[in-house]
Amino acid sequence: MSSTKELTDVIYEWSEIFMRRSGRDFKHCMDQSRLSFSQIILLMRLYHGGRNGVSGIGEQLGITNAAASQSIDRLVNLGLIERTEDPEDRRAKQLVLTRQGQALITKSVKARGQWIERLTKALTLEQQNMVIAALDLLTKAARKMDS
Amino acid sequence: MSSTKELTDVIYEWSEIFMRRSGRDFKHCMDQSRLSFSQIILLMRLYHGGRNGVSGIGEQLGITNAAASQSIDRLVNLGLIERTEDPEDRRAKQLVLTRQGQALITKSVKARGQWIERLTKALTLEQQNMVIAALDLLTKAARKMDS
DNA sequence: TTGATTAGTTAAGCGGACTGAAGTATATTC
DNA sequence: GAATATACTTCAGTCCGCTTAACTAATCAA
Repeated sequence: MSSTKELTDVIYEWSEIFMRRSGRDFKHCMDQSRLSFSQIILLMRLYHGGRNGVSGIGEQLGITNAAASQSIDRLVNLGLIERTEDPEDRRAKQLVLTRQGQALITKSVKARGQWIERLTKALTLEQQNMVIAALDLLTKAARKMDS
Repeated sequence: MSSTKELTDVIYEWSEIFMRRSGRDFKHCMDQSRLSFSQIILLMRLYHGGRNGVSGIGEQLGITNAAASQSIDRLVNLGLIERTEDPEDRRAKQLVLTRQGQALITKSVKARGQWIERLTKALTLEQQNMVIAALDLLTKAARKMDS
């Protein structure tokens, strides 16, 4: 089986569909929460527990400290982030999502999940099991690759 | 097999990983192209051949005609969109991606594809075939659902 | 303890993305 | 053919996100 060719094609088509869907999902999330793209990205970084200082965030997002500080300030005022002084180093701030901030991200993850779930449920049981197995494999591969 | 429970869990985890990846991809695309999120969304709409007039775009994006017109204007000046008069109705404009505009979108789709491809290539051949089959099923299901 | 470094904030200013309102040109309707 | 509707553009004004530069406060190193 010329598996390589097929693999590339199938993945390309899936990517195209998923890319489009991602765009819609993000847009929807932005409209609902009245947040900008970069604010959502910022929340997602915190959600996944990256470096949690102001400059750490800025660095990850490719913006200056000043920009990060201002953006964070808005999110704090919206009650989505908690900003406390780091007891170990009183210059630094510790940034954590509030319950509300976490809810916002999980909600959009769930919304996307529901879309895939709807797709999957349209399949036969056998096919469903294959999809589950495949996504599980991909998830594990992605985790391994990121770490 | 309590397939429903597993399905939801597996999909949720996959969504989380993919959501995060999507964010990064979009960010990367924005940084590279120096475009905003909404400009990329606009290009993607055209790429997938939705309604291609100014007000159609605005409606799909949930913004006013004025905003759509201005945004399109910038993209035309950047050489990413071609805006011509509709011969059928001279009030209307026909909007089409230029070669450069298309390239921009396909490039980001490909970038995402390469990520999945890398994930997949880390699997055994048997597993790869399963992933191909599963993504193919999902792609078809998504196409059916959208239409 | 003084000087340099690091973490973060604040201020001024720029451009992008949006809105509502007004304007132009074409189509439709009666 | 006059009134109305439609497709789009332009304008004035607002907010957001970014930048650089100047600042405060805490830490580190000699």
